Amino acid sequence: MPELPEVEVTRLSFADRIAGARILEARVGKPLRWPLGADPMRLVGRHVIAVRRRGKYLLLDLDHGLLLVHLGMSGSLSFVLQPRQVGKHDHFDLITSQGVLRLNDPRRFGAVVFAQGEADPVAQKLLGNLGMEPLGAGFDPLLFRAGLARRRAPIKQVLLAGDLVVGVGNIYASEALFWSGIRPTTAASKLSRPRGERLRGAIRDVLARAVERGGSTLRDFSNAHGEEGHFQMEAMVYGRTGQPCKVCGTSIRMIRQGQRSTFFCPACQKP
DNA sequence: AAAAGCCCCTGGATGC
DNA sequence: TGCATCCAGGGGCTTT
Repeated sequence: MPELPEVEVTRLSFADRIAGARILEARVGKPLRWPLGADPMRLVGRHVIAVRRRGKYLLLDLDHGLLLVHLGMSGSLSFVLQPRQVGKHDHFDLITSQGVLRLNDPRRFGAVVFAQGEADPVAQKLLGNLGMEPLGAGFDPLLFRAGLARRRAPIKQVLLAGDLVVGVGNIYASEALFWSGIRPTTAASKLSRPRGERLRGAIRDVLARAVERGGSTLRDFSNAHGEEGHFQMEAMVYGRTGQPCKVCGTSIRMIRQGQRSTFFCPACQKP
């Protein structure tokens, strides 16, 4: 579910309220993608200093150590003073002096992992190969161009791989390619310099806009207050198979790339 | 090195 | 409270 905008919206929705909280208890439910990697008892008494984001990971900085949280395909976090009964898909609770952070994740592709710090091999394994952050100053044109040049795979799949630029998932890859007029099947290495730059700009614009709109809620995403996102209403191609392109009226097409659906306008997006 | 497939898991929608 | 099939926001691992 969650791509960069949904993760960032989640972060913004509880970071200030959990900052400074003392951990009273950690509860682990059914197995997630990876084990916590520490006895939950060891977290008790530590404080949550801040919540950062790297790609689609949330990083909860503790005084001594950090928790890496990934939402997988179906995960969402809530942060409330008085949580409900533990539900069928509530698989992690961080009970703090300022509220309970709860991970609900039906498919359990998500994870909460403890690491000593970002340099800890446990963290490096997850974060070490991540590409550039698309929002902010680090999204370098030259590095982006160089990264495209060395990949012969279809541009859509290069974006999804996350080792060149992070945070672009299945929705926003299709959307960014629409806005830059690029066919998703085009080999990354074949993109001209101006088209690459247009794509870089479109990635930034689409992701930033999606954050403003609270992310996309397709089925079960909501931020830590339980509020849904609205960007899906603005999708130009994602999920619009057979519907007319909002720009030219041509029927939107869906294809499969690497076991994922890709949507594009055959008229607006050139090979 | 890079690319392509497979797989983890649950649930909702659709078709018969 | 029918049953089979397909699909879903991710990404690590294995094989070419």
